[in-house]
Amino acid sequence: MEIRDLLKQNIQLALKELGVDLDLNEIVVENSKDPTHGDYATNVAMKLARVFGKSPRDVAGLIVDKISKDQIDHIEIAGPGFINFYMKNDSITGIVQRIIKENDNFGRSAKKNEKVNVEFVSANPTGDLHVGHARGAAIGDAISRILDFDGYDVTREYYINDAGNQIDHLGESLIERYKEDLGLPFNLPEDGYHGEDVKIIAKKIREKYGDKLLEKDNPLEFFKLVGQELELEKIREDLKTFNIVFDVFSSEKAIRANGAVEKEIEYLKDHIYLDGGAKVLRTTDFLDDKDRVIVKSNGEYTYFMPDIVYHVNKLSRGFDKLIDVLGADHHGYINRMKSALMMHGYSQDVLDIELIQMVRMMKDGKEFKLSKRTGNGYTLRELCEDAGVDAARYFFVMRAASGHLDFDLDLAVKQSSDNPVYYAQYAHARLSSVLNSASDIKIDETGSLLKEFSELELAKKLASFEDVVKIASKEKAPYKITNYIHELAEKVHAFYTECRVIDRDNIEVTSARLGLCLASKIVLKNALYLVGVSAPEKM
RNA sequence: GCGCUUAUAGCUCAGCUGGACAGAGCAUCUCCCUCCUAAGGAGAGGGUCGGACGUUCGAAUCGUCUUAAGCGCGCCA
Repeated sequence: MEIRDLLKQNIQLALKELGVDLDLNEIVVENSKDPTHGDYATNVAMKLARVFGKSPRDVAGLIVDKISKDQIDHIEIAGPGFINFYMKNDSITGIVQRIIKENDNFGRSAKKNEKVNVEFVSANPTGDLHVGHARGAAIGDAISRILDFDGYDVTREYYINDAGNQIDHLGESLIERYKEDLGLPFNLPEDGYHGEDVKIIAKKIREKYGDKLLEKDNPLEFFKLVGQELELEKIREDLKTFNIVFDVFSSEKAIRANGAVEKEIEYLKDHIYLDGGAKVLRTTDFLDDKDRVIVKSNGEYTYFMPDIVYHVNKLSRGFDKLIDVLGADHHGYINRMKSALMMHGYSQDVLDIELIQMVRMMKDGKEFKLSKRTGNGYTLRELCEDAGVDAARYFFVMRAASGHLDFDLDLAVKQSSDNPVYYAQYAHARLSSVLNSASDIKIDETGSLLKEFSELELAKKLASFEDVVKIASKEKAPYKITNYIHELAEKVHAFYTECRVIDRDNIEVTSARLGLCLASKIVLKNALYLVGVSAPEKM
């Protein structure tokens, strides 16, 4: 058990003796920021001052008298009524043994038997992924990894909008580019895709399927289908280089098949009214501030309609929870979709929409938007080439998703300490290097000889990993992990500088420190894994 | 006009759901390699937490008002 949980339990027991029942999660025990405040501290005495009708310091005194002092060296009452715990070294360094034993699984929670579907990226297969998609991809995948680590059963899903206008535009544009490639007169549609990438795809289609495609019965359908396949293949490849693999690709077309949309409309009929020939869903009965058209007066569906079907479809596949990672411009969409799901009797919490704010690409202190090569937007592929996958993924998740992100390309490329990715990876490489240099020395896994300040600080940081994972999971906040990685790397570097590990004249201390190195290396690696960043042995 | 989001050091951001002097990293300055990776460490300066009022023993954190910025408010997707 983690020390903080142990302290909480002890406090709970002490309070019980004093006649106060308090839930465990109401008891806050925090890592003291300041070493002069002990290792851990709690504010319960101040919280309960009124209940006891005494001053916070007096209440603290009562609690301290009753508390079990097993692993505690001594306790101080400080400031307005904080209780500061000074732990015995053993109770702090004992974590080393557990980490080494659990290894890759340290920090992982037991299976919860809850199925979560995380939908992200879901870009239309009409062009390359750009940096906006890339941030969504990095965050969506990191959330998936964190939830998985926290014991959820996670499915990563990509929704392909292959039935909408966008695909029509793609097909039309491809036909024109195909004509161009054949040397025929061509005329790009105004709302088509004018970029170079479409030209390339058209060329590919011609190479693969020949010059007679325009003579087909329905060339548009053919170009739509083949074009989309090729675009999707490209997207999949790009995501793979970005270290992201989806479990499921769902197609809008497939979901619309077999009258699923019509059935859904029938199901929702009590919530639908007609307005000038259009069918409108009364979402205002639930969370929305406005009713939404689902079938236009010309009989076509709005985007919203098949999307309802899609979300219901996801839930019908047995997921307990859906998470959508979407661009921040979708926030009007949240209450709309939740309302529709509530019409099915689901709780509004069954769907969790994580909004991702814009990314601004910065170079030389100035924003840039375009790719140098194609004249289109800057793509994920180029970003991977320019910044590297590790740096890109780290940068995308290191800020709260709800905030705008300035991606400093100069910094991401820089191989120095200013670059947070290298700072963390370097810590890992250093530990590896030490362990390699001392591979002949037996490692003491008990942690019992550790006593230096920087050793204890590092051990405490290691112990808090499990908690950090839980919080990051609960809040769907991968940036909590990168913050932790940075703090842990700091403690590692401080330990490395203060404590020489390998000392052949003192094998006992050496092997104890090697144990700490190994434990730190494991935790650093596990944490980096959660955000999809590699942990190099050498740099 | 209504709604959502954001506002913390010169810059980019944390702040553990109300606690002990507001923290990092860049940038600036000073020190530290006879020794496991100096891609590192130690230290200094820098803040009326956008503003005002309120709740509280206690507010960057909660509430109201206000200012500024971004986004959303289609029978678009």
